[in-house]
Amino acid sequence: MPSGITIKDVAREAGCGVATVSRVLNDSGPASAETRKRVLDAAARLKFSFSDVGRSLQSRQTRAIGCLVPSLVNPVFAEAVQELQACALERGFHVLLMCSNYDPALEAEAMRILLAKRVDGMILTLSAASDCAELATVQDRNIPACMMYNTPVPGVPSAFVDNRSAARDVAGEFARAGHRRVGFLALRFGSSDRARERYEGFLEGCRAMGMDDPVLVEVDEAIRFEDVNLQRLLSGDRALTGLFASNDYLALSVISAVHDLGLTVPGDVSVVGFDGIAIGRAFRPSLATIVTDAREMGRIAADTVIEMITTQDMPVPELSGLAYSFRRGESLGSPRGGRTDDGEVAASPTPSCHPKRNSTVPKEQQS
Amino acid sequence: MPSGITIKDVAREAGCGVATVSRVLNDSGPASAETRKRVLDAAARLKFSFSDVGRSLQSRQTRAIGCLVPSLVNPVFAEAVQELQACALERGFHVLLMCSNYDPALEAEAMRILLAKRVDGMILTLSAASDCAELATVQDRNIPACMMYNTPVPGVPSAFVDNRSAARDVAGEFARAGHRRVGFLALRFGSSDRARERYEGFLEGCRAMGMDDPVLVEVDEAIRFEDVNLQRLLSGDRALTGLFASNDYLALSVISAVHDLGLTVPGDVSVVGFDGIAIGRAFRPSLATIVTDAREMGRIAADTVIEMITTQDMPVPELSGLAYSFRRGESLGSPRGGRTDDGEVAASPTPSCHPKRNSTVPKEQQS
DNA sequence: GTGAAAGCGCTAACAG
DNA sequence: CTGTTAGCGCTTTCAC
Repeated sequence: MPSGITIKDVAREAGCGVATVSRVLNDSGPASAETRKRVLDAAARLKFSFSDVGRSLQSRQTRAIGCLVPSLVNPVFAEAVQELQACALERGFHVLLMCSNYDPALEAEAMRILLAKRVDGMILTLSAASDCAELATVQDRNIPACMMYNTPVPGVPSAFVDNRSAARDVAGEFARAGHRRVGFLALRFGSSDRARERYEGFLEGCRAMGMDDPVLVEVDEAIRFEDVNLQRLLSGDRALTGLFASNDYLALSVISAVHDLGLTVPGDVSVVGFDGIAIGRAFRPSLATIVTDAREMGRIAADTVIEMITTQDMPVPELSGLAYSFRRGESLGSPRGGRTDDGEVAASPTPSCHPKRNSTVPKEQQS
Repeated sequence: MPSGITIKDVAREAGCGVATVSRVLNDSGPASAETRKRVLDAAARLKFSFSDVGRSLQSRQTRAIGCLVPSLVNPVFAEAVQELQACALERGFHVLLMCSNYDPALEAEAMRILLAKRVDGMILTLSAASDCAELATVQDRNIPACMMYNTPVPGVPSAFVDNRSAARDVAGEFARAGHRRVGFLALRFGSSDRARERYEGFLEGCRAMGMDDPVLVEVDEAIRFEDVNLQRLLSGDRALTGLFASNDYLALSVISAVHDLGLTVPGDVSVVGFDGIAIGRAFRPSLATIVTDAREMGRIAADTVIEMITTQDMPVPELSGLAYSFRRGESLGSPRGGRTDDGEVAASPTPSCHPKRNSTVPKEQQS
């Protein structure tokens, strides 16, 4: 029973009615200089502060924004959440955070909790927005919501990038570097529509570039790759020369795993990621990736829901896909020469540990 | 006004009183099979779910845990928060998240909001626990709280490691590798008592090992080091041969900055971090660091506050410092030979980009 | 077994 | 100007 002290106590202490206390402390109505002072004093003496619970009940709004993301361990979400939290705070909202850990069951439970908490709005990154029962409820109840990273579904805006298109670009980059047989790596392909979209775009792109269809490699847990026979994929006649990971976090893990195998990136295999997390640039080899702006995602999502919350009967806003760009990085090189059996690299030597800064492609490409 | 539908609507729909609805839906009292069914039906038909706002007002508890951390961008906090969120959820609590961005003013405001929200408990990582006015209020009101990473202050338990002791160990490691002149790097030295403690321990350690007093280098913003004249620190007669960064995130940034200068780690300068974030092991050179268990921090903090919340009049628990260990990594090598002016490294060659896995010191050292 | 009513902390009419 | 009062959605006596 925290802070037992209520507006009533202040009223009694100040020798006035509760309404007066409310008026004074909220500066929401008249009060003589004299009572004003008595109230202020009393409040200070009692260290009183309003309970948002009572307030919320009365006003029927909580000023809370529910936020559901798969994970905070992936820096892309950590950044987005941090930013949206800051934006929300600025506008007088706070954030109820839930992590689904990519688990649809947890995801559903989290949504139900958010609903029960009567959050004023929601910011969500879902595994599969299109078939989330709770999302339907959210729409039913007309609760302002905005997705993040998910491709928008009718009725729910989203801060997103065009995954398919970006993934197609990646195929182009692989092709340009001379790759023909590459793979697509996803953490939980089954429960991430982003991964699926990226795969589909990649497939399209590979075909368009006349490459083989990419091999789909699914992994269950990050960082540990004993279960995936990476070695097998990377050796033999039909060895893959490149891997497109469905996100940077995974890409970095893969590079590490490849190193553990005693192989090199991009010497033995090129790796490209997706997201553009900051650490990827400091990494050696620096990570080639699709750069997205996680903070902007967070900011846009926050601005959008708050806008929806504060303006009555707003039509569902139409957010256009955010800009993204491909960033060259040392992790993408040319495959070892096709016929050259001397084991040496053609266009890209084993990377030095401290080469110059990687360059960035102009950031204007709109999706 | 989300979910306009309330218990009253259900009662009307079911043709009974609200008390009955409450009893049935909460399974908290008797009800004939017949009314039970009517209520259940009505609730389903209306897609009713209780409002936690009303509930909280009535029960005087919110089942919310306020969580305040400096930043989510530092993976060490992201991990801790994710874990504590999961723990909380398991026990029926949810998390209100605030990031202070290492700003004492924001920190204070965040605490005030958490207080107003009437969270049942708090998990905090503060800049300076010892002089946080709001923390005093928390104690006044007897609100269960547990700190994370902060050294405990009287009356508030904390999930922490002994920063001083760990930092002393780091000095030992530098000494063992043959360093004499090293520096300590902190992001916001002035607003992080952790950084200060680590510095103090490091200073002690350096003295104990007969090294020079470490040079204190303060930086204001992560990742960008134009402001710090790293170059100057690393060249000349009195060049530093090693840098101890107050956290891994900073350490990685420094390594990157050093590379940008065209220098190598540990060839030109050794770097040691603090925290043991996962990415540090995959990094090349792998990061030598003090390994702490961020998830355990989160778990312990969550368990502690929840324990305090659920058990009445509990004495303030005495948490002992968590285990930590030093992890060898490629980023710590021997300094270039003192007199050797040929520019080549003595004990540690320029690191290969894909050496074998770094070993870990036994993890038992208790603080 | 069931319903009426009080009250949680607060704000917003509405009287005085 | 200021106090009284009626809810906001819910649980919990307490009669019936």
